Amino acid sequence: MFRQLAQVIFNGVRVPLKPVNLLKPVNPTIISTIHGKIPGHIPRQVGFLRQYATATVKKTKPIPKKKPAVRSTVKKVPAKTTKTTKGVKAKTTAKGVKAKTAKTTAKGVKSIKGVKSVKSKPKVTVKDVKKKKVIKAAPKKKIKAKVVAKPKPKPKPKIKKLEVPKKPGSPYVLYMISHYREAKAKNPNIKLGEASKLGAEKWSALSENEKEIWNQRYQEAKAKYLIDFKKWHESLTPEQYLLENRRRRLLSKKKGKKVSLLKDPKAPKKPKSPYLLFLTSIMDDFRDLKVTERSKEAAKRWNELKPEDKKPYEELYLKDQARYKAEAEKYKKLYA
DNA sequence: TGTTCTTAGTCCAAGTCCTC
DNA sequence: GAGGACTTGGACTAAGAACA
Repeated sequence: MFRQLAQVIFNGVRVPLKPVNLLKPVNPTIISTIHGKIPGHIPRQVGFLRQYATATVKKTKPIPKKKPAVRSTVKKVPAKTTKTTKGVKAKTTAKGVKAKTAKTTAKGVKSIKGVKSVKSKPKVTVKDVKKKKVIKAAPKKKIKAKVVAKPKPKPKPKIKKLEVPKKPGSPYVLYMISHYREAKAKNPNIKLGEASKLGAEKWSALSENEKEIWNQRYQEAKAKYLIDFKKWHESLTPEQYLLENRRRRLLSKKKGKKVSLLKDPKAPKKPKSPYLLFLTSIMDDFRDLKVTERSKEAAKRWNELKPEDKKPYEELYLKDQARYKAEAEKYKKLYA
């Protein structure tokens, strides 16, 4: 980012920009909270991502561990391929539970069948045969159910994180980067914390005109970022938005914290509901009220409306909905 | 993890519709 | 069915950079 910024500056490209009041008063509570909370937020995020990554890996490991009940048969079956052992396991356990003699052969299905045929030879009465059938049939069913319940190897598609263009740092951040490099050139042993303190002192000592230079640099970097960001959005397909948002939702769940979704600027704007249309129309009446009070009052008014009074908003909504459907169709066709 | 300040994003509060 | 989008603006908070 700094290189990009440096390029913009050294190429002498200047964009006419609005002056910004840098001496705007800042809420002291914000400063106090920021001072205490900013350090380490980036590492924390990185740390989380690491945890997330390891968590996904861990999930794949326990699957083979969930087979303790068939240990003996597994050991006996040549463990060259897992697929074949699984198949054999199912059959050996199904028939091998009762016929413990099958253990001696330990070759799998064929050997167990042989055991079965040997057992059938000494049959004398029909009753005995029936009893045996009944006894044999019961465990078969149970084991079959177990086999069905066994975890199937689920493909775990890993959603790649989209590389989002990085936002430029604030004028202060740009100044600090420059200051840090200068300080490092003068004193290679200087620590970041020390350089930051010195930089902050120097920053506060800067005149308004000097700060304005940094502000202009920021505006230039920001302008470039906005162009890059727009190009980046234009290069994305709806599927990429879908995948990225899936990944972000997953991240939200893991993190237990809301992660904003990626919005497609090319996608058609969703229709406003009748209530939202009403809310927009009456907002001017509540300019003096607080946001929360305004919402409550608007909801109260909406609920007090008669069905015939709600009709105009509902009609507007239907029109907007038709617009949305038409635009959505066009949008889909564009990427079909 | 340490330091700094600014900017941009999120939250609140309501009800309804839409998407996943 | 859960949760996001939509509206509003003030209050609050996270992210942005440097790197050992």
